[in-house]
Amino acid sequence: MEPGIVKPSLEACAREILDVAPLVMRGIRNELRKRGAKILSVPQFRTLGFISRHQGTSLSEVAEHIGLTLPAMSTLIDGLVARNYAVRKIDPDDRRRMTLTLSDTGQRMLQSAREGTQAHLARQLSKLQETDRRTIVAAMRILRGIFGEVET
Amino acid sequence: MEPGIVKPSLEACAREILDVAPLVMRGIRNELRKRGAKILSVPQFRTLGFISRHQGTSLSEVAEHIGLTLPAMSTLIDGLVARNYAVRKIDPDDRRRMTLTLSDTGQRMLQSAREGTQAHLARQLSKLQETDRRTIVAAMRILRGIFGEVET
DNA sequence: TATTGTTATACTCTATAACTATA
DNA sequence: TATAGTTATAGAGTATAACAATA
Repeated sequence: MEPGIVKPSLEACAREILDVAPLVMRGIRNELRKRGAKILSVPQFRTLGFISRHQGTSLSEVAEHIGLTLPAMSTLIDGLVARNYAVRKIDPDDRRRMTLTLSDTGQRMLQSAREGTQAHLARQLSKLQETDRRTIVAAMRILRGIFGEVET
Repeated sequence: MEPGIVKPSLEACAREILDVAPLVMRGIRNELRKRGAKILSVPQFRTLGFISRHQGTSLSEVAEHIGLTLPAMSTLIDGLVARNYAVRKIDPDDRRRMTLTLSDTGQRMLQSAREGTQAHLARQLSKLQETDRRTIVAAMRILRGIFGEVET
């Protein structure tokens, strides 16, 4: 595309990401599924996390930050509400808006899934040298800059 | 879990991966979807790639390497066969076995999806410094060691 | 009996289009 | 009219359980 800019490692880098990202996701997904029996999908997990950090957020905000369309998020939230992990209420100040919070159950579920998955991941990472972990953290930050919004 | 082994950067590292991996996947998925109009999902893309590298492979082999269950892969292949991207034949030497190959259409489709997606990714990565790309490649290799089989 | 696949069933993910309710 | 959500629809992803065919 841009002649002269393309260096060999560019394509190689893209290729590596294309190859490895799915593997990592599969690992995370499987682990999440094992934790306490098919509790949460990855998007549900991330959504609970976001709501937990932003109690009272709206559907649009969650959708925006997680990266789903509104209808997709609406459905996803349906599932969380049905299992009583999240609470969906109409905002009295603007009755079009839905206010989202975690239930106590949801909070516990998130906690447990997060601890389990993160601990499992940490255990795998503990085999690595400190330098390798630093490399990974550095790479994740770079990738976040490219692919991500802040999502805090 | 293992007192004394856990260093601060361990949990941080796990957390980073947990945060960033989904973002990267979303980027890849969206791009793949844009390419030539909703052609291929990520697993389909990966499956075509594997078959391309292993013409005549069996269903079990693909499932194993891509990381899906047999029924899931069977269904996925149904889709590829229906769109004439892949050809599924009974192996005459062992009639239980299904032999998988790419059709010409599939080969072209794979080529185009791969080029498009990889090029797009490469374009995003071209904004980075050489060192950053090196960091990413290094991290991907480390992660592949943890999460992946070879899948060549 | 063991292996290779497929079918049946059941969720979730995710998008687009069309709609409702509120502002 | 513009905004926030929901419903309808549709296809893919994915698992488990039960089954059929072949070795």
